[in-house]
Amino acid sequence: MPSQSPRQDPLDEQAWLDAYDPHAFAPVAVTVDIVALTLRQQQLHVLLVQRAAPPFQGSWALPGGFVRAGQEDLDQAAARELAEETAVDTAALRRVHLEQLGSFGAPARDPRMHVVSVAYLAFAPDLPTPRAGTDAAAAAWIPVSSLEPVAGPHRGGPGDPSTTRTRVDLAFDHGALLTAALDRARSKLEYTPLATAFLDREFTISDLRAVYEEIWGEKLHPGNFHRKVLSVPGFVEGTGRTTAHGGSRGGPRPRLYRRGDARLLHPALLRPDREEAIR
Amino acid sequence: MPSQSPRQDPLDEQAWLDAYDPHAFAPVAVTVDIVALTLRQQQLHVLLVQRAAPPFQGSWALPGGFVRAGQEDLDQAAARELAEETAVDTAALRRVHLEQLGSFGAPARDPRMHVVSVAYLAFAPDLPTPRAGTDAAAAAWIPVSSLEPVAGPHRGGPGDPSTTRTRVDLAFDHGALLTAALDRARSKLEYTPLATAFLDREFTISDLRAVYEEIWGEKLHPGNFHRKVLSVPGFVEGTGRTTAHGGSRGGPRPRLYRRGDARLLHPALLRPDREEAIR
DNA sequence: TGAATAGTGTCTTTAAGACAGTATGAG
DNA sequence: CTCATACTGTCTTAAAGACACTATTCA
Repeated sequence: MPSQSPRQDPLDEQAWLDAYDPHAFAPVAVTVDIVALTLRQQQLHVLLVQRAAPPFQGSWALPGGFVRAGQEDLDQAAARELAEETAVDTAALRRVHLEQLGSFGAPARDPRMHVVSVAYLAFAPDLPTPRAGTDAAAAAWIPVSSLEPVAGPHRGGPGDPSTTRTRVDLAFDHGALLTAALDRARSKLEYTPLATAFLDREFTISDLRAVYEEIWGEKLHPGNFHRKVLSVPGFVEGTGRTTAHGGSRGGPRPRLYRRGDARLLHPALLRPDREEAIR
Repeated sequence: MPSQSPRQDPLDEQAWLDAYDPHAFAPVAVTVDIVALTLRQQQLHVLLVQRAAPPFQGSWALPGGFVRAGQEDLDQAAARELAEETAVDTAALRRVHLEQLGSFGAPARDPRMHVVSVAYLAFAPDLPTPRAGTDAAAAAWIPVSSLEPVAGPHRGGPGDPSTTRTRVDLAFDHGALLTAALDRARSKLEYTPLATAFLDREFTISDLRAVYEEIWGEKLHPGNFHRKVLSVPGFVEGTGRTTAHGGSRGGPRPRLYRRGDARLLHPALLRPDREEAIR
């Protein structure tokens, strides 16, 4: 990377560092924004905040905020912002899967200045209703179905224009971030056991199947899914117990499972259809 | 994201924006750094520059530089930096695959100030030897084998400590960026046709196999690989022609292929072994 | 001619999917 | 009792891998 003023005296690096002025560059701000997904009543929801201040005052936006310079790395900033804008305490946060999604840095994506946003993706079990943070008029879990284009989840990859706009427009380019997050989430379910991150510590195979069905947006074959999940080493491990009662519409009491120790699924649980390669 | 001073007059957004001072925040700088990979004489090489100025003066580092505030998005910045630090003209750049890898933002990764680096991954066909850019004493394609830990490519994922350090230490945290890039490259070969990005426009199946073997670090079965590549729809398309001569050690003249129009491989070309799930 | 390579055929094993069948428990 | 559900069994098909074989070209 270029230095502020190249070709300094090579022996006097410390003096050079002392004289370095961090304000000399045209500033680019760095934020983290979090796409936190959860399932409530079998429906996929995303955590949104209503902006209390300009720009986009009153609009819904992803929770996030500026990285504290010199104080935290990006993962820490994302965890901090997620905790600040939700009623999530540190204990509950440990149950949340948080991973970096990608960075977005179009010069005009924020009208104030050039802001690079490092987007994070979070998978959470059903969490309490959030309270509004310091800069939000409100914070809520919003059904993704009220934001996604009618096209539905199968159609189109990241480049498909039909999936790049949301129905209820979010602030900034947060609609694009959400689209990217959903794409990533759908494909993460294929080759990782992260579907379990949406569930309580103990769950049934049907619970797990419901996660896949909701996020992929299609029904799966119960019998084949059941066998497949149990055949992948390390995906789930049995507890030896069952639920106290059968389902609301009858049936035997399903067995309870915990997440196994696999971090990747082998073989993967590939999505059906996808009519051959997406070109 | 939080605003500079929340709870402004909601009706006067434009005035608020005019009064906005981009220098008010503790500054975080944003750079792009590029892990450009190519094959030279069947060996994987990475583009490195030797730093002409502090910090890390004299060390090898990934090419990169500061994002020009307000002037370019991240992809453009990466393409610009790659072009600046190589002898690559715009025409050749179109043959290079460039994708975002991820962002790195530990507060102390740069001694000057808090710098968030957006890392990019580039796959290039054999390009000319680069010239040194403005801030580099030298620029060169360096064999990845001289930087990677002895462990070899199979062992360990991103979290394995044996792969997180490089033998020849790079400046900043660029060793970690390289490790992440190699992981990404290895897995991208599985489910995308990007191996072709390392080859000329026309290539043989053996050329393609050599890409996989070098990047995955293991020999593949020639017959099965051949059939597999031809069976994946849209991976390659025949030209109807063959090379002018057979191999240096004999054999029939292999047929020539071009890249097909698939953007994902279905079914994927999974890496062998990987002894079940990586836990 | 000998050796290495391109390309194809075939067999085995594994996995995915379609479908059927049995047992369980709620209403 | 009825019906949805939890699971299991079985068959078909697709794909991966092991292996063998032929044809072609360079040395």
